[in-house]
Amino acid sequence: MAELPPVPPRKGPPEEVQIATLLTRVGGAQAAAFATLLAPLGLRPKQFGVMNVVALAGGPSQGEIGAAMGIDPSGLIATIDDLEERGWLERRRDPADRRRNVVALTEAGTAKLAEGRAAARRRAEELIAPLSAKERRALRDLLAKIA
Amino acid sequence: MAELPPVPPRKGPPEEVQIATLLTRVGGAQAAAFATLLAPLGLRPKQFGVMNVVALAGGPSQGEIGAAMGIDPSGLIATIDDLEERGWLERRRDPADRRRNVVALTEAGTAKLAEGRAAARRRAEELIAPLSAKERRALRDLLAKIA
DNA sequence: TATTGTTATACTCTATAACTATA
DNA sequence: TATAGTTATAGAGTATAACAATA
Repeated sequence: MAELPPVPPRKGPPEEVQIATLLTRVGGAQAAAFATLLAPLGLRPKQFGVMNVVALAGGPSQGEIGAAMGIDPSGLIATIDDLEERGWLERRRDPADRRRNVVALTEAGTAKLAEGRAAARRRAEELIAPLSAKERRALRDLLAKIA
Repeated sequence: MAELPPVPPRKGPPEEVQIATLLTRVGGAQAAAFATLLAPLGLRPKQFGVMNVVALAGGPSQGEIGAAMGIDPSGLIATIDDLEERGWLERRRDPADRRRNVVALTEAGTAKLAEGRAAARRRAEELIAPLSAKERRALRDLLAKIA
């Protein structure tokens, strides 16, 4: 008897590459769509990210914001400058360690962040609209597993 | 009887936002990890993308490459210049329409592309290592549904 | 000495408009 | 006049090194 081929003939790339490609593409499309929704609010994704981290961490230093976002703190200066000029957040010198700047949202910043989060939810709903409740749970769990 | 609350109290963001966030994060991490694997081959993701499109399309014009990658052709010039200088691809004036440049891989480019694809497969295997065969199929199908 | 924030520099990617050569 | 490629320019993001103030 002739041996069967160990793998059936394939037209495209192997399954793992398909998954990686889909992940990169869908992730990129999601980031771009979110940026588009954010733009009319006067926010870019990085700015929204900073405000979100500030809200979640509750008065972090600039170094802590950088650590949370996975970027060097030097790359945050211009962004924080801009958000501060627009009155959405404030730097306050930490009295206990005068090298540190504690960053906090203003009232206007808190309202703006809420707008951004609403945009994020609208876009997220749009993104997963094709999935059933069961499929959503499955996707979330699978993504969490490889995150 | 007292009414039950319509939704149970939640600690984090709603499920759809969790999924969107995970997708953006995992997609970004995947892109970054792939870029890191590509770097020692002397390739950046955009360069690999161009070579891959050229191989799949078989002699596309620069405009067609841009369309396939979703970017303006003017953003391809420097990349193609660089790949051409390193001898991995060639521009050939289309004799039928002398405005068009038909782009093709050289032999060295074909070999380099194969190296890049091998790197992509290694990284993809690493990415989905935590998943069973069944879970992989499920993830691929879910991603394809929202792509 | 070490750390925090800051400045300066350089490089990549993206977007846009204007130019050229061909059609 | 329309299209393919090119050039130039500007903006955002990222990475790195060096500096001042503070610890």
